[in-house]
Amino acid sequence: MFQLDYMDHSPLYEQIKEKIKALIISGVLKPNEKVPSVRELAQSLTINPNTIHKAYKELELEGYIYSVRAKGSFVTPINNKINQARKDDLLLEMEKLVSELAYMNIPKEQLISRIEELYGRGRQRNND
Amino acid sequence: MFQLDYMDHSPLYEQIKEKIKALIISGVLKPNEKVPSVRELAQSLTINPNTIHKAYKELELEGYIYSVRAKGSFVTPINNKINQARKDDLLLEMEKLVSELAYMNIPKEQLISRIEELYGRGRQRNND
DNA sequence: TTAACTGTACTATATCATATATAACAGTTT
DNA sequence: AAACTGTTATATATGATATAGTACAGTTAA
Repeated sequence: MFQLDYMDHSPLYEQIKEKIKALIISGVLKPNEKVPSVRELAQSLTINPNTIHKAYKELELEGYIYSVRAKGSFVTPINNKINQARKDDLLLEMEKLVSELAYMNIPKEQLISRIEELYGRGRQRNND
Repeated sequence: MFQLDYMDHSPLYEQIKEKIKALIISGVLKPNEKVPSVRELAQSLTINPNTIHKAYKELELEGYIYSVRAKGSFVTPINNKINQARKDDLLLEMEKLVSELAYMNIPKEQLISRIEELYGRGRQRNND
């Protein structure tokens, strides 16, 4: 499914979170699709199942997946209403980033055209 | 100068980095202006000088301040050429953020208008 | 010159986060 | 029944974080 980057010094469970999140955002993992089981992913990455579980638990808290006991974990269908706190966090984080990029004299046109591109990609969005 | 947020669970030295960086980016701290000494800031925040030093050391690595032995630490004047790696990091981080916001159906116009505002603020930038 | 200030560099210690190993429980599926 | 799910728990090891304390080297002002 993906590999861990051993040059990355962030915690394993954080890396796993980011990888799964990226697969969801990019549309590789579809809404309600099953993600690998805790033990299966642990085995394929050669790490401890508890570490996978920690990553999944946080992904669930942030609204990216939902887990059903004895069944598995699945991609949460998008819903505009939930997770307002998460949205606020992301927007705040983006404001800090943009302030920093502005401070470094990165032309704002560069940022805006990049945004247009990124929004252009996955236009087929739904609200299940 | 500023206070630490004890609801924030990130390491103290990270918080200090963020606070100082914010003061520099917002223009409160001007180029070549002195930042508090290691011991002075440690005392005013009631934390260990070693922790301040770690924060300053990283701020120096990232190019925000420079330290002169026996004199103090000072805000680095902006230079478009240095710190290309840092810029690349920030741009990559922004792309991840924007992808996530797009996935959450945040209208891109909202992001763009926010960027315009943030760029509008500190237009008086120089290249010393 | 002295005293007080700077950044920097150590050692030692305590605590918490991270990751592992291992085991078990409860429910589902075939 | 067997094999799979998520979940929970204990124990253990390691590294990051933070503190306390001391010291060195250079600067600045009295």
